[in-house]
Amino acid sequence: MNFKGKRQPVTIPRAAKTLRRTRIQEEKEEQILEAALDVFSASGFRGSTIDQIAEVAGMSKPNLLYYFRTKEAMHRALIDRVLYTWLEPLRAFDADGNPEEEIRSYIRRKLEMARDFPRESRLFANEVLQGAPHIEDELKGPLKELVDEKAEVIRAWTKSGKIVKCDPYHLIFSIWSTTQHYADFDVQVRAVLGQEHAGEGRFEDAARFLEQLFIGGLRPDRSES
Amino acid sequence: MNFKGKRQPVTIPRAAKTLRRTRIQEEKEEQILEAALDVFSASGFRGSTIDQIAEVAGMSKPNLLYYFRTKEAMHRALIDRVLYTWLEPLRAFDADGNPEEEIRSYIRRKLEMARDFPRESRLFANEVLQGAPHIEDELKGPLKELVDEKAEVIRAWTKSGKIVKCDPYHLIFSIWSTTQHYADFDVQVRAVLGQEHAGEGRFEDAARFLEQLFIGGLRPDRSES
DNA sequence: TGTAATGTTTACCAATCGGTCAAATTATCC
DNA sequence: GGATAATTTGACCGATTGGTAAACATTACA
Repeated sequence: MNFKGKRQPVTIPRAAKTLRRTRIQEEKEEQILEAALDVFSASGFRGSTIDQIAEVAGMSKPNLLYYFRTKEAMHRALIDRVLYTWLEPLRAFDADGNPEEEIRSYIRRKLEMARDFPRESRLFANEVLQGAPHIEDELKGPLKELVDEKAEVIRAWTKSGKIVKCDPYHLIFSIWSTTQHYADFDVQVRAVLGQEHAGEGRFEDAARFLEQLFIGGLRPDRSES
Repeated sequence: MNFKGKRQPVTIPRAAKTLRRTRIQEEKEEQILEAALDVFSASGFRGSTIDQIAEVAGMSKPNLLYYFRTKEAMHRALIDRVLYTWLEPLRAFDADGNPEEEIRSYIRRKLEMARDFPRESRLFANEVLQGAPHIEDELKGPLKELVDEKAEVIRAWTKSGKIVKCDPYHLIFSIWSTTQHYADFDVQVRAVLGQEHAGEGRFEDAARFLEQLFIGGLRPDRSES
């Protein structure tokens, strides 16, 4: 009989994928991560408390800590789950497609994500804004590699004259920032637009403006065409 | 003799402008706000502690609380001090100027601020990102009024055909987001650009790209000119 | 149906939080 | 130089923080 220490939480098996997880584990972890997304995205890591998350999740704090042993573990699980989805639009960027259409649909997809998944956007915004202490590796690794790859695609387009000659990295940054702005700075956008534009129509207006801006701004030079 | 309560902190007279402040008050409050900017901009309001600020400021916590009676008071003083400066570039937007040149210099000024005052940018970004609980009034009041005014200027430009017909509010949002991105998401920008572009040259590259994007994107339609 | 594993809860811990207090120190002004 | 006001500090407070211990309840499975 081994009485050393307390019973191990079930999240330990998570690492060893072969051990199967119970139905309750699936449900509760889902519940917790959903609540954690709510809280972390609204207050950042340091500003969030386990008690808040527990309350939103509708369970006791020790129960929550049974599934995720630390606050960091919860945050990490959340980041891991969300990061892949979040980069999906950029991954869909197609080298063989029509540049104008690719950029247009990338903008549209990013705007849809800002509208439909603002919490995910704010989760990353909070993290990056505060120095990305927990996702530095992801930024310098997978993210950079993906961007490098797509930047090469854009560079090829500029060289063949399909779009105007420009820095592909800053082009990507500008699409990120303009679209995510509508999730991350939502309250400011609402405040400035006022009640008369409070509806979801602002996303349509934003899409129209941004497509105009980027398509117009990237169209090959008149002098060369 | 009046022994009721402790002696009042000197920051009380701050409200009544007629009572003059001592040299020490000026210096210490400056020191504190400088430290507070460091800490608040890096961790947001909830994520920051008075102890952190006191340590950065190089004084004891009670001493700090002698000048600002609460954490909120410090944050408020900081917001008040920074907000005016922060909106200066937009205020400089001139209705009588040349549209192309006005937009170009607005972008440049905003980029310079992102480069030279990133903490101020992050202070607001943190605040807005977390729902703007402390600056809601400023957003709905002074900010909205200023933007409304400048949006009217831009609208006049679109109507007279000096720039392409577009939504002036979303134009302003897009300039804000693209420029502030280089302050707020600095670590991400650095991570993606990699060490080879780690120098301050990225601001020059960004300026070049953004001017190209906005000037190109806003140039009046070929079909109409 | 019994029992072992899994899941949940109450009570608690040390550390840190924002903030106070009174005493000690320093600056100011007559 | 002495009185007075302004400044600074160490000790402390109750509340909240992340996290633990162990008893208790439930579930899964033989």
